[in-house]
Amino acid sequence: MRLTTKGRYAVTAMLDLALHGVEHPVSLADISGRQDISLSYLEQLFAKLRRNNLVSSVRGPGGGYRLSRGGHEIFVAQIIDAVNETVDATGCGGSADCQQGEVCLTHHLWCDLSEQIHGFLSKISLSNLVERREVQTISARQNARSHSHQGETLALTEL
Amino acid sequence: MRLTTKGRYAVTAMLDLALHGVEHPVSLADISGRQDISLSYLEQLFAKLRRNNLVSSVRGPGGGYRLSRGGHEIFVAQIIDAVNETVDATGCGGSADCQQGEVCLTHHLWCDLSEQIHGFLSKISLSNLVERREVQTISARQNARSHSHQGETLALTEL
DNA sequence: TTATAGTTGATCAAATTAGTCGGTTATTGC
DNA sequence: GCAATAACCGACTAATTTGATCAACTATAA
Repeated sequence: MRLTTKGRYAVTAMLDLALHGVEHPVSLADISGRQDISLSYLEQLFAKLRRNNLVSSVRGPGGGYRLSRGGHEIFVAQIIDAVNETVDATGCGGSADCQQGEVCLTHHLWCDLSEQIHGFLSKISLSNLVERREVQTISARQNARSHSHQGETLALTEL
Repeated sequence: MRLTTKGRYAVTAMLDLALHGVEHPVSLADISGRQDISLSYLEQLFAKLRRNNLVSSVRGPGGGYRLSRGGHEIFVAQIIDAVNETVDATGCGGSADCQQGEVCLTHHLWCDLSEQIHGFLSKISLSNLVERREVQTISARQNARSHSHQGETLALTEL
């Protein structure tokens, strides 16, 4: 079981897409600016998201990424699976040969836990997240921030 | 959120204690033999388990470790917390300053997930595990194996 | 007094994570 | 056609974590 910045970044970036990519594709540079994730790192993550058919890309100026289907059809578990390979909590990857070809003492416990986590994250879609009030609030804050950043050069020349 | 061999080893070792340490303390060498965990590594893990008051130790010959309290009062979540520092799924460790002092877009999602995992593992005690049929079966297999390896010095003291 | 077994600390190889860099391809608008 | 844009790709790196080893020490039972 791995849940690190990698998976968190991926979900955050996908949520950013769901919030801003309704009409036109969103560039990784935009996501990078809003979510404070390194552009090069985003490229790596989106390569995997693309291979897993979660996003589609548009090249050239004005291009970027968009969700490959509606936000209500994309679930957090799928995003984490895409970048993390697995959300499995067992050591044997479910193959039940943890101790010299046989199951170890705690194998079933980790199976149950994996099922629990996966069940939880499989029920949460991007649309579910978008609808949440906190997400709306934070997103509004981020938009304000990125706008004020763009105007920063202007503000300086005014002084 | 980290759940790796470390946490799994710790829970497995504690379950071994619950199974074998009812009457007399169990040495790490015994656990190492039964569960295929390196002795030196077990020492590290048990140092943490001891600091967290999950086990008590008895030095000298015939010594070893025993559970610090009944198996029904020790929960899987406590064991993993003890060796892994945290079962938290957020990047900020719950302090809600993930993005330049403010909460990031997915903060609440990771909070919910943490709660979910912790809730699940907090309800499972060592006694719960001991009672499970698969655990009984696997334990019996392990005893058979270690007896055939070591002879029957243990069998006499157990009678 | 000797063997046992916990205790501590230093160290280490391998793996993984997070991130960088440089270059390439495709596409758009001028 | 050409320049700007932005996806795409692969190699590479630094830092961290994991899993493990080793050596030295202390307490204790027989």
